[in-house]
This record gives sequence, C-alpha cells and structure tokens, in this order.
Amino acid sequence: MAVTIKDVAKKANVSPSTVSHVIADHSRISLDTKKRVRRAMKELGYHPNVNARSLAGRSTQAIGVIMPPSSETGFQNSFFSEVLRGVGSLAHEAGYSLYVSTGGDEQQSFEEVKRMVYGSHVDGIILLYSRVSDPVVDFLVTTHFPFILVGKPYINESKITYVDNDNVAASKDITNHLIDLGHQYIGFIGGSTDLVVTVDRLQGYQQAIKLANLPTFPDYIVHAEFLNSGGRKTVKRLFSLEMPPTALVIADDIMSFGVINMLEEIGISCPEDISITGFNNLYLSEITRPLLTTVDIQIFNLGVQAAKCLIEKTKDKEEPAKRIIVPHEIIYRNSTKALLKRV
Amino acid sequence: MAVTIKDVAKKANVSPSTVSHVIADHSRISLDTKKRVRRAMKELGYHPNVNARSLAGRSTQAIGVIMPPSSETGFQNSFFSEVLRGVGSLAHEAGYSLYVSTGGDEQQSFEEVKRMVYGSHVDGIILLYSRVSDPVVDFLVTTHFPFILVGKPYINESKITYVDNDNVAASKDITNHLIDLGHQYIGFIGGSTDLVVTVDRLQGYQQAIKLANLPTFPDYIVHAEFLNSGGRKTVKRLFSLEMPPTALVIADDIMSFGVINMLEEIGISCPEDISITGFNNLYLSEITRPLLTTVDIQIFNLGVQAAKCLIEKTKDKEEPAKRIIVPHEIIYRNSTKALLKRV
DNA sequence: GTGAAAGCGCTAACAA
DNA sequence: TTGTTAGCGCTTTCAC
Repeated sequence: MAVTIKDVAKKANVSPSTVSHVIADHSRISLDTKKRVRRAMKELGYHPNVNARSLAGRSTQAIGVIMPPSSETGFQNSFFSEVLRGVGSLAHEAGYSLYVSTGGDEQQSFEEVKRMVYGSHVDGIILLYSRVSDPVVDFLVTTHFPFILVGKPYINESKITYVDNDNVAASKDITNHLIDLGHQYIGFIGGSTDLVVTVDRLQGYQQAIKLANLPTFPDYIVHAEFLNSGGRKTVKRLFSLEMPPTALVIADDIMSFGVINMLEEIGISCPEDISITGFNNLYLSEITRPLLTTVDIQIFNLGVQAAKCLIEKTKDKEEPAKRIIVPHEIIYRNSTKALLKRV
Repeated sequence: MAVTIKDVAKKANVSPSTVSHVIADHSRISLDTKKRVRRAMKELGYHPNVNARSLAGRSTQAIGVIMPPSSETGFQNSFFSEVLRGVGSLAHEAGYSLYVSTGGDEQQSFEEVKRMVYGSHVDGIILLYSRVSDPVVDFLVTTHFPFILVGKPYINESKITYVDNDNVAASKDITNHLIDLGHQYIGFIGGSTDLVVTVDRLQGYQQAIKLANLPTFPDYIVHAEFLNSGGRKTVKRLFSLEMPPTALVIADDIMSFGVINMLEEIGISCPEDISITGFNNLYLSEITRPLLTTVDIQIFNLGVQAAKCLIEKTKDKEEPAKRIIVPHEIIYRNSTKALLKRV
C-alpha cells in the first residue's frame, strides 16, 4: 500500500489535517511545521492519492478532451494531435491531467462524454471539433457542464465559450490573394459540410468572390471528404468544365496536396497551370513540391487557449461565455502564381 | 449534488450495499431486487462516481498513455494519433478511460508518469514509443507498475511486455524488394537514432544488404530527423557521391515523401532515376505522386493490441512478460522500379 | 497554529 | 438473499 497522509503525519508528529493544510500551503501553518512535514513527505516518498482528493474536495484537476468521431476526420489526424499537444502543454503547467476520448463512432463519443460528466471524472471538457449538429454540445449545454469548443458553434453562439480562428476572414484573405494575382476563375474544395469549419471557409471564399464581382459557378464548389475514387472523380470533373478554374482554394493542406498530385496525373501542373492554396500550414506543406501557399492557423495555440479558457471557467463557474479568436497568417509560398493570360 | 447510491437505495427500499452489489451484478441478489434497483437508478438518473469507486475498490479502470516528448517525434504525428485511436477503441469497449500525457519535454513526460503512478490515477500505462535509453521505462520497471511498450525495448527485453512489428524483418523485406528489382546501390535514411525503431529498421536493411553481398558504404546511411536545412544537405550529399545510390530505404513515409520532393529539385526523379520506399503506409502515401511503395505496419492494431495486453495485465498482475508481433505487409506501389542498367 | 471529527460515494467483508 | 459496518485517503469546518 502506498504511503498516505497519515504516515506523513505520524512521522512529522502532527495530525493528518495539518499535513493536508501543508499540502494546500495554507497560511496559518507555521513555517517550521511546514518544513518538518515537507521533509517527512520527501523521506517517505509521499504522493497524494488523486481519487481521494477529488472525492473529498470537489475538483478533479482533470479535463476531458473529445476528439471527433473518426469517420469525419478524414485526413486531419495531425491537426488533432497538434491541438492535443497544445492542450496538454497548458494542462501540465496548471497541474491538470488529460482525459481523452478518441472518438470512434458518434455514439461512443457521446457515451464517453456522459461518463466523464456523470462520473465526475473531469472538471470540464474541450471539444476538438464543431459540427453543424451535435448531440454532445446540446448535452453539455443543458447540463451546464463547463466546456469549450475548438471551432465555432453552429448554434447557441452567445452561450458557448469557444476558441477559433476567424475562418471566414482567413478564407476571404487567401481568396483575395488569388484574386490579386489576377485569377478570376477560382474554385473551392472543402471537406465534410457537417463541419462548421468547412462552412466558414466556404463562406469566406464566397464573400471574396462576390466582393470582387467575379463570376460564380455552382460547379466550382466541391466537397471531397476523401481523395480516393469518389473524391478524385469529383475533382477531375472540375477540369472538364467549359471554363475550368485557374485557381483553387482548398480547405486543408493534405487535400491541397492530394489535389495537386491528382491534377498532375491529368497533365495540369501547379503553379504553372493552376494556383492552389491550403489551410493549416502543416509540416507537410513545407516539404511538398511546390511548397504550399497556405493559412497558418496556429494549431498548437488553439489548444493552449482552449485549455486556458477551460481552466478559468472551472475555477469560476460564472465566467461568461467568451470567444477567443486566434489570429491567422497567410504563408506565401510557391503553389500560387500570377495569372498572365487566360489560355 | 449528484444522485448517489444512497438515493437509489432509499428509492428502491434496499440498503446501499445492495445497490452496490447490483452494480457489480453480483449473483446473490434476487432478480427481483435487481430489477427494482435498476429501475430506481434509471428513474433517478444515477451514475456511479468514479473517484469513489477507485478509492474504495482498488481499480481505476483507467489506463495512461504516454506520447513521446515532442522533440523527437518530428513529423510522426499522425502515427501517434492513430495508435491512440486504436488504444481508445479497445479501452472504450472494455469500459476503460484514457489518461494521456502529450509529452512536452522529457522531464514533463516523466512527471506525468509519476503523477499517474503515484497518484493512483491509472491501473497501467502504455508507452507509445521506445527509446534507446529512457528513465521512464526504468522507473516503471523498478516500481513494478504494469505497463506496455509500443515498440521494442532496448534493454530488459525479457521483462517487458511489448507490442511491436518485426521491424528488422520488415526492413529486410523491403530492402530485398529493392534488391530483387536489381538495385545494388541502396541507401538508408532513418530518423533519430535514439529511437529503437530506427535502430531496428537500419539493422534489417543492413542484414539484407549483407546477405546479398552488396557493396556497403558508410556514406549510404544517413539520419535526417528533419527535412529542412540540415536534413536537406545531408540527403543531397548522398547524390554527390561518386557512386550515388539507385534506391533508398527510408524509415518513414513522410520522410520518403520529403526526400522525393527534395531530389526532384535537383533533377532526380522517382521512380525513373531512383527507387524509394517508405514505412507506415500513412494515408499520405496513397495520395503522393508517385504512390509510395511502403510497409503497412497496422498502426491502429498496434494500439488495440497494446490496450488488450495492458488490460489483461492489470487484471492479473502475475501475467508474464509477453511479446506481441503485429504482422507487416509490403504495399507495392509506384515509387520503386526495376533497375535496367546502371547509367 | 494545530487537531478532532465528519464525510465525500463507494466497496467488501462479515453478519443476519 | 440482504443489511451492517468499516474503511479507501483526503479535505474541511470548527474547536482548542
């Protein structure tokens, strides 16, 4: 059996409650006693039992992190592990532990959230994704359980604290970059339309196109969740249009990259024949050829901010709903090019 | 305050301990009582408090997962999130929760492990990496805390339960594939030599080369942890050798991919001028151009097996040290090509 | 400043 | 078959 507070108390010739006070660094304990107790702890190798703590106190010092049901992530894996690192980094600093649910299917996710909430497993929850409709969010809202969304809520925006980029603006910015380069026929390729991030990036693209009075074609907007078979066809169809795009705004680096390769197969090369942009600034985008012009969204920082917010929130339940916007930055590289003339 | 076992007991007109027995589905409780109690639980919306359970019982029903200190992972992010998913999938099935440490630096990792162990946070730990020398492993061994290594232990192999691929064989296999294609000048590019997996893959490569009586050059073996600046130079130097390789065994898909692009820059193209193989069969390798010939190591399954092993181990502490080898498979694609003649 | 005592919600002997 | 009774290790009034 592990060494307990009682053992320490005995060794230091104080009562268990005194030891507890020392742990909490209570101010009414004399420095002398503190020293004595701390020495005893060291010598005995004392470590508090977290379960007992959470049971007696009411805080678990743990936060739950929910990754999306895997069906929807597609290729975004490295995004999630990077946010997770951000969360973990701040959590560690603040002495919090991380409980994670890796998703699985939707039902499994929901079960794990319930388990965390009802079981008093965690003090709060961070959702690493935001969907157009999500029972988990509804559940968290109605139970008034502290949680943070990484991404923008689809509904209840004013009631939910969330950390996000301004994806609409970011998408607008990068579309404008393409427009500035002289492109007029610009397409958009996004992932699942269930994800709010896709919706936002699409919207930013559309705003930019509209503002510039560029022609719009319904066929210019495609959603390819995976780049195999089905996705490939959809994308290739874009280029059998009468007026194929000369530039493409794509909502994810990995997708951009897949599309670049796909197009190469049919003799369209980037950036000579087409300009392509990405999102996320993954490590990948630094080693592709061409180097990808993309939007850096500070993934790690997104996680850090979310954790910070959540911890504040668990400390003060009355903390109002906040919105944290992590700035984005366009990274100009080689996958975009000025359009000289329309061939 | 949440509803407790006592509330349920009152409502069902039984004692708290009876409720507890019902939860454990104890056989000595009459079916009638069980039904009554269960109904009461439903009606009241009862959910057991995990902390109280872990405190009273001795099992936390949680497993700790340690991701590597981030400095060493380089680009392997998607590997880790995939193993994590595997672990999570089985853990969920078995009713276990996941505690994760996301690494940070080495010291932070160690602290979190100690926290998990000493704080009775988890019943066992899964380490997602194996290094040549790791204080965490030493700690876990000496404290006799149940743990599983994903990867091969560098020392104490017989005392540690681990889940791994046969990386030596896998690397040998893929090297042989190159040899079969007629290549004689084959180089190796690996990641950090601190990682056992790198050591193993290098060894497999060397064995194959030796067995085939091919020429060996010290310069043919390079370790590039990152593909920017330093890494690029090292790799490019390979091709200023008198006798540059015609094929390359690379220890990670992302690296392979980076190298392919890097070489393209200096006019060497794959597979025409050089054959290149990868490891891991990431999603990425299906969308690169050329499609990557690589080794599928069943990442998800690695996680599943690790979780299964660990859970068995926590149930029976006397479980002997085991070794689980997850089979690998070479995925033949387009980045390798028969060598017709040496130019 | 320090300690006694109650109790957090649950499990697990042991009684009945 | 069910209930009684101790704790698990800790926090936290409230006395002293």
